[in-house]
Amino acid sequence: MTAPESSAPRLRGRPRSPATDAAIIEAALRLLEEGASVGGLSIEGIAREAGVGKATVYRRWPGKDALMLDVLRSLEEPSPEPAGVSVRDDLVTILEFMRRRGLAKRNSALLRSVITQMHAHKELWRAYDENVIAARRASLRAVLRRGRESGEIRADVDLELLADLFTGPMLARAMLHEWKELPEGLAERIVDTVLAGVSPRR
Amino acid sequence: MTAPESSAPRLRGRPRSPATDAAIIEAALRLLEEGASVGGLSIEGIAREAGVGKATVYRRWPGKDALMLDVLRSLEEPSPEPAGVSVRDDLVTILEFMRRRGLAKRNSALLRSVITQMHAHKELWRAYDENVIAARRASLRAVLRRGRESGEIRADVDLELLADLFTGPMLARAMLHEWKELPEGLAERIVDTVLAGVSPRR
DNA sequence: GACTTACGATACGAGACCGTCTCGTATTGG
DNA sequence: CCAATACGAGACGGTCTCGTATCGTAAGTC
Repeated sequence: MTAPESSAPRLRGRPRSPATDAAIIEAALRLLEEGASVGGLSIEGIAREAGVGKATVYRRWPGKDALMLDVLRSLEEPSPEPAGVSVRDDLVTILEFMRRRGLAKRNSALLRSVITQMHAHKELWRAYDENVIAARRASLRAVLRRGRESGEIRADVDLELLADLFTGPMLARAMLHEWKELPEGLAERIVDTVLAGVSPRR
Repeated sequence: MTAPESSAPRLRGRPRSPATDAAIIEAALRLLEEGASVGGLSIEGIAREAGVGKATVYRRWPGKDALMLDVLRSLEEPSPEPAGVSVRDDLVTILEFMRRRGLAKRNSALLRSVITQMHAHKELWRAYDENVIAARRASLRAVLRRGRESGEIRADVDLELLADLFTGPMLARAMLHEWKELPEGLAERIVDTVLAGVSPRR
């Protein structure tokens, strides 16, 4: 399942150990867990971590990319089984799955590695955070607070959550889809939809 | 403004060229624009791109991290000037600023570089997308469609946007705050808030 | 038992960057 | 003119990883 053994079952000689296959992939995951970025991983390092010769890795995969592909495949999950009764509950199920997945370190290794790479340059990120994000975040929070006082926004919603509610969709668009696809009216659509809610008004 | 020249204005000898300062930072930004990751940048490469000797770089900054810090500082922006009348319009202003910033390549260089690093491993990302994201996305879309047919969700909202509305906040939480902070009831809170909207029900 | 392949270890040459240093030249103040 | 510093270029020794090759040994098939 992990190594691409394909069609030729030559059964002469010593067979490749499946345990070694697993050890290599495990080692890669372990390194990712520990904060390595995908780009920072080296075959050499993985082999070392796995207690395996480099040649043993190269015997199975032609290069890092192919290996990473199998590492990702090893993370396939049973999927969240969305079947339910109320749409609301189904949505909760899906998001809850996302949340758990985020918490489970070894899963979502790729996305996590991207974020880790961010937090890896701690100083850098802090500077970026202070210079760019914090300012925007503060002004956003001010607007939200004002809206709450003026009655334009419900009082029972956490401001912190509220901020993510508005900025999150934009971020998701930028990250998961192509970066370019931030169409003209997007800001209005997000704001109005979040304000109004998506269940039908009475 | 860019290089930290501090307090000692020794005026003997040839002074450092501010143009060179700028050229180095420009080169770094150019490389980031072209898809290099922060981790992948090398002083050697930056100097080459800038048409500058390595020593000239090391004369100004002690290492890559310090240089990157100044590169970030060079991106500081006038901030979105949120002052407005209606909270709704202010929110649109802020999000619109985010959107434009996302489109302006050279700004948001850091965040962009993180994302670029993702898309850099095209094959890898595609695999990850197909294996992990697409499946979840499909089931999410199915639920949303079902909700729309059953009347639990308004019919006039784009399904694509809807999906981002639900998943975005979770992603924002994971990325911008610390990864661990995905508290227990978050999924329910997001779903219920997006469904109900944040403006007061009548 | 003979043959074949996998294995861990390690050597190898190639190449990228690192950070330091030294050229010869340019540009300033004294 | 002279001393001091900056400049582009690049040599230098060092580290790291690459992908290949070669050991002697282990583990299977015929």
